[in-house]
Amino acid sequence: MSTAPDLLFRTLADPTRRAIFERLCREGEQTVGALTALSGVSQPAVSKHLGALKLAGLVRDRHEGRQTHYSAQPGALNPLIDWTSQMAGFWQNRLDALDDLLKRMDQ
Amino acid sequence: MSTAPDLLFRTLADPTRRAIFERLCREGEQTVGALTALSGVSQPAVSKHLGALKLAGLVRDRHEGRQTHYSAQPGALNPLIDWTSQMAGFWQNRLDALDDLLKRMDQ
DNA sequence: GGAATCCATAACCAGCAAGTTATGGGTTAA
DNA sequence: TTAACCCATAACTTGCTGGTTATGGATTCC
Repeated sequence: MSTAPDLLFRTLADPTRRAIFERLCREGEQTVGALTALSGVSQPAVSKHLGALKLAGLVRDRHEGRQTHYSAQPGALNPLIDWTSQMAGFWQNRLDALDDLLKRMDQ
Repeated sequence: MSTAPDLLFRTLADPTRRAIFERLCREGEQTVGALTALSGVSQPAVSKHLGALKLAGLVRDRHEGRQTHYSAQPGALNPLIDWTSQMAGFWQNRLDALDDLLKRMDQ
């Protein structure tokens, strides 16, 4: 089945990487330099994280001169939403089944 | 800030661990033995995963004689839902702001 | 009581992933 | 053209984590 959530979970599991993504969501497009400034890690580390985010489809990059602008791609979160609601759905189904059972026993 | 999503993402990032959780969501309560049977890894590995899931609040355990039954605790997914909709919200806000800007420019 | 079963923990191993420094390519500025 | 800047990649180190086997405690069955 869908291996999509796997990449998303793995990519978002790292705190510094998720922080970068959150920042892009909050504040919109940012250059690598700007992201590095507040990330607490070195510039190559940030570049690697951005590469991972891009691989997961979570960000887009746009080259402009010698700087690269990154922006969040929130549609990529959809598989996460799907997965979560699916889990919640299974839960609900079993609740419903239990409910049915109880009703039948009640008769 | 909420460190809740962090533990959730980290815990759900591992495929076998997430598979165990999915199975508990789908099929309800299961013993360690039953989970081990289809997990593809050893019983101690499953126990460790269940420990991690429990630590994250994703499962509950119930002891009955010599076996332990585990069940999903889907409410624990709420921080994940919150985080996701927050990200989507930021995105939407920036879209709205852009929309406003365009409208003002249009006048 | 003794054997078998279920599970958790301990101890250990190997691989990966996130960090670092070093470097280089491309771009702007002097 | 040279210098400075921005970013990406390479090479390397290290710590964590997911896996294993070994073991033991608790429980059930004979």
